[in-house]
This record gives sequence, structure tokens and C-alpha cells, in this order.
Amino acid sequence: MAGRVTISDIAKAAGVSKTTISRYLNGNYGYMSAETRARIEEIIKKYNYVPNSIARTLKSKKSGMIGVIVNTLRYQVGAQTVTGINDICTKNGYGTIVHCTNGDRRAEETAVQLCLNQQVEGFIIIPCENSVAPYLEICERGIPVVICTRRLDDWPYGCVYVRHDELIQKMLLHLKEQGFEKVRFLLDVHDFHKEAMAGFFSAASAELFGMSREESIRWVGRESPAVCEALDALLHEYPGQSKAVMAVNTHTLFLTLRELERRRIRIPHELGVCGYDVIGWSELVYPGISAIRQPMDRMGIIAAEKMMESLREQRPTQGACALEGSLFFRNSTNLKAL
Amino acid sequence: MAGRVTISDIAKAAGVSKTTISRYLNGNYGYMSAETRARIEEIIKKYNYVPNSIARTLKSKKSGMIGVIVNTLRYQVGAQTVTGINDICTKNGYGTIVHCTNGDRRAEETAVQLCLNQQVEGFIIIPCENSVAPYLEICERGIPVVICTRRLDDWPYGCVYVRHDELIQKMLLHLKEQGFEKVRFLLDVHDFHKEAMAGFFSAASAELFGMSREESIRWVGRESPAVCEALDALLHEYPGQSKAVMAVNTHTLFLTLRELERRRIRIPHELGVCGYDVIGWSELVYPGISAIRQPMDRMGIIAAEKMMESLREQRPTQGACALEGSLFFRNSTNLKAL
DNA sequence: CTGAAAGCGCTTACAG
DNA sequence: CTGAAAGCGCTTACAG
Repeated sequence: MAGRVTISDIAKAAGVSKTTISRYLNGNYGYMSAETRARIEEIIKKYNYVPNSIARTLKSKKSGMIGVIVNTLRYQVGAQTVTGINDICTKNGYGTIVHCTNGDRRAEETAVQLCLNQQVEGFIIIPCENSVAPYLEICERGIPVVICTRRLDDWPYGCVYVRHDELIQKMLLHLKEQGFEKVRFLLDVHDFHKEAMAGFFSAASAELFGMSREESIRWVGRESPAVCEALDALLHEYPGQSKAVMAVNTHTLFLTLRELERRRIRIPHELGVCGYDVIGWSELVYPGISAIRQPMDRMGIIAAEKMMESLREQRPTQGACALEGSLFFRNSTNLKAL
Repeated sequence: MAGRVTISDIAKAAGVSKTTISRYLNGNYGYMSAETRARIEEIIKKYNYVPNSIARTLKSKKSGMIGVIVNTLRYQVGAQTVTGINDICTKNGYGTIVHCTNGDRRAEETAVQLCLNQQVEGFIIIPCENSVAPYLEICERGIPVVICTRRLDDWPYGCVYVRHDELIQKMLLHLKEQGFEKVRFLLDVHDFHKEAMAGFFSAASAELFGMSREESIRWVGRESPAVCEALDALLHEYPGQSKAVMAVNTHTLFLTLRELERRRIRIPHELGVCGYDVIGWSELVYPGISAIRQPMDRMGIIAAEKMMESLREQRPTQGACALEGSLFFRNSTNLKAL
């Protein structure tokens, strides 16, 4: 029956008013005799009383909850970010309400509304689209927002992101140095920041390989067939030129490697391969797959810490934090050593 | 200002009482003239009114939230399960409050309390330990619970689990048939059901390989060194006999393969390798790694569906659902073909 | 078909 | 140092 004890029961048992109990609960000991305080403490222990946080929230508008809105938890990127967020929030006495948007702007809108309605005290969002308007609106209500894994233009508040532009640029430079003549980027339509990634890649490939965006980018989904088709096409294009493919996330990289293995394509002779890999398996696949790794758990941790800070100091979130990713060059793009 | 409109504002604007608005909100149209209903609908649209769910929860004790308690989201097993749960809950208009326990019973206890305090309407739990007592207590309060990825003894309510006993048994049978003479299981101390898994493995290896539990089981963590030591030891044991190692989860399998690659151990000649792999990368690692795959997303989906059913019909959850995993025999355990 | 009133379990001016 | 009272935004007997 622990859950049924209310502040009135405690007040009665302690022989004081609800007001005094409430003050005790909120740590306002200043206005309280030591005896009263001790008595209340004892009674609360005895009755195993836990204040009802819903009632508290209704009155105070503070729920102790953070709204976390991500694309999906299905893949490591989102899951690890949320893990980091969860750890920090829990440590600070906050709970999280997690919603997945699957990249759908309307689902994101709904998720925000639901969280708002639950009186969340802050939002950590991996956004679907580029417009900052909806997030600014939240901030205007006085609710802090941290944007995660992206850097949005015109976003004056806190955000954490990875320098994908640099990572992609460096990977392409490496491919160029290794003597590759054409590159292609396999993008996932469901990805967090497909557009931004496409932009980085096409810019770098235009500069280094003289390729147009139409040449260098292909959109594939989470499903195998699209990846297979894209690879089939690439293998037949640019005859006589050395080509490389880059996969935008771990899953796409997996599908790519599986298809190349099925076709017995020799890597890197017939096709160079590289991509993002959060997990590390690419290291173990023959002949060793060159990969970009992003520190997803740190991203969540830093985002949540920014949120905690903002809540503590009662101000909007602030500061853009750029995280470094890591590059691993392995034999899958090593044309020169052969 | 959308969030600030209350039921009183709407009542005033519509020229009716709060009672009537409330009835409208809860779909009790039976006691309402068509005109009134239409007017209210219009006003609500106009003001963009959304009822405050905290106030609703306080009064009705129904929060529209499900408490989800898992070990961790860091690895695919938990993350995919939660993805499935999230999808189903969202589809049915429920939100989720996710807590990670990291396998700590006290953290689990705290998480349950926090959820209870948020008036969650049900729990989906991947439990830390074997005792059902704490979960039965929740049920006695009338709050439905689904236990996930485990089958607990004496648990009379709903649960979803994978038949690990069968999967492990079949894998060991396969190893036996392939001529392996000794087997060893690398277990993760942080795993969901380490004890149960250890039990299955030691039972099967006692029967098939005549090994004691002490011989067949090793506890390793999520960190590399413990795995390396365990492998080093195994490679020096049983000289002249063919040995195989099995990894309890994807991450442990990864660490195992990385270490074997570093040591240039020939698989399966010097050591047979198999393990759990939720992602599928093991297929791509030379010479093709035998693996067990469990349908984690389905697990979450089924668990959540059981919960929705129970909520709809206002009864405890029911039924144990055993999911089939899949076995993939590849060259890493193929001693005979060589 | 509709509404006044009490109450869910807290917090917080206000008064003493 | 302490408490009575109002109120957060809803729901729900009860009465008409």
C-alpha cells in the first residue's frame, strides 16, 4: 500500500500541516524547528512515503522529465546516443520520455506535442529536417532544447555534432591519393542528415574528382535490393577506371559488403570500399574495411550535460560542441600497396 | 500560447460547463445534443486546445504511459527490443518511459518506483534477476507486467522469450558432430540472463562433451582484456584436442574474433568459433562465422502487443510466447569439410 | 441533455 | 517557525 500514502496522511501522523510537510519535501528547512524536521523524517520513513510526482507536476509545471526525440533506436547511432542521454539524466534525477520519428516530420511534431503535454522540462532532439522554426518555438516557451548530431543554420542555442564535412573530405582525399578515379556515396533515405551528408560528399567529390552531384550520390534505403542495384550499376559504369564506394552508415556498409561478397568482387581491385561503422566489425571483414567512426555515446552524454547545465542555471542551452570522429584506413581502399 | 488554453477557457467560449467539455473529451457523446457537440468541436479546433494530460492523470490515475525497463540500450539486443515496443505503443497512443538498469537490481527497483510514481499503466521489463517477487507485487496493484527475453519460474502472467536452451543445444550438437572435443562459453557478466544461459550451456556440454560447468564456462566483461585472457587460456588447454569457443552476444563475439585475428589463429583448425550475432556481420568475417540469431524486434513487438491487449481488456497480461531463433552453420565450425 | 461541486495530491502566496 | 486556503486542470458522482 506504499503508493497510496499521501501528504495528508503524513501531515496527520506527524501532527503538522500539509504546508510544513511540503516544505520539508522541498528542502525548505530554514523555516522549521529541528524537532519538527526530525519527526517528519521519521514518519516519512515509517510510512514509506513517496510524494506523487504527477500532483507535483500539475502544480509546479516541473515534471522531472526530459523529452528525447530521435530518428530510430533500431541502429547503433540512435541507440548509443540515447544510452548516453539516459545515463546522464538518470544520474541527475531526471527521467526520459523517448519518441522515435523514423525521420517523419509529422511524427516529430506529434512527439513534441506529447512531450510538451507531459510537461517535460527540456528537449534533446535529433531533428528530421533543417528548419529551426519548430525548435525555436519550443525555446520561446522557456523550455530548453539541445540539438544533437546536427548543426543547424541559425540555431543560437546548444547543439552537439560531428564534423562530417571534415571526415568525408579526408576520406575522399585518401581515396584520391590512393589513385581512385571515381567515387560514389550510398545514402540512406532514412538517415538523420541525409541532405547535409549528401552536400558534404558532393562538394568534396566535385572538387577532388570533378564529379557532379548526380554522378556521385545514390539514394538507397534500409533494404537490400536498392543497395544491390546501386552496386550493380556502379560496377558497370566508368569501365577501365578505378572506383570506390562509400556507405553512409553501418547498415548500408553491411549490405554493401554482403553484396560484394556474393558477387565475389575483389576489394579494392575491382571496387574500393569504405563507410561509416559505429560498431567496428568492418575491421574484421576481409581485406579490412576503411571506416569512419563517430563517438555516439559521447554525443549523447554531452547533449545531456548541456541540458542539465541549462536546467540548473535556468537559462537556454548554449554552445555548439563539435566532436571529432576517427578515420581508419585499411586495405579496402589501399590501391597503392597492391 | 496554444499550451495555455484550459478546459475552463473552452467551456466559457462554448457557453457550456466544464463537465460537458470533459464529457466531449472523453467521447461521452451520448449525453449531449448534436449542436452542443458540434460547437465544442469547433471551439476546440479554433483554440487549438489540447487537454493537459498531467491533470488528467492526477484525477484518473491513467497516464497513457508504459514503463520500459531494460538492461542497456548500448547493444542491439536491448535497442531493437525497445524499438519494437516503442512502435507498438506509439501506434496505440501510449508513450514510453525507458529506464536502463545496467543489470543492477537496485537500479531496477528505483526505476520501477519512478515509473509507478509517474502512474505508468503497465510495465515491460527485461529483468535483472530470477526472483519474480518484485514483479508480482506490481501485478498485485493491478498494474499489468510483461516479462521480456526471459522465462521466469513461477511467473503466471505474460512473457516473451527465445528458446535459448534449444538453440544452444543444437549448436553444441553441431559442434559435436563436426568432431570438436571441447567447448567453452564466454559469458558477459552484464548480460540479461547470464545465469540461465550458463545453465543451458553447461547442461548441454556436460551431456555432449562430458565437461563440468567449471570447465565449460568463463565469465568475461564488455572489455577486451578479459576476453583475450580467456582465449589465451583456452588455446593452451587440452593440447591435441580440437576446441571451439562460443560467445554469448554480438559484442563478445566481436572481441573474440578481433583477438583471434590479431593472433592469426586459423579458424576452425586451431579453434572453432560461434556465437550470438543480432546484426549479421559474422557472415562476412572469414571464414564465415557460425551464429545464432534472435528476433529481437519481434520480441519487443509481441511484448507490447500483449500489453496493449491486457490494457484493452482490463486484465493482467497472459501467455508465454516462445520465439524461435535461427541457426547459421558456417565454416568457422566446419571441421569435417577440411 | 446539462451543470455545480467536490476532489485527485501537491505547492505557494499570505497571514500570523 | 507554522498553517489555512486557494488553486494547478482535469473527472465524476450527484442532482436536476
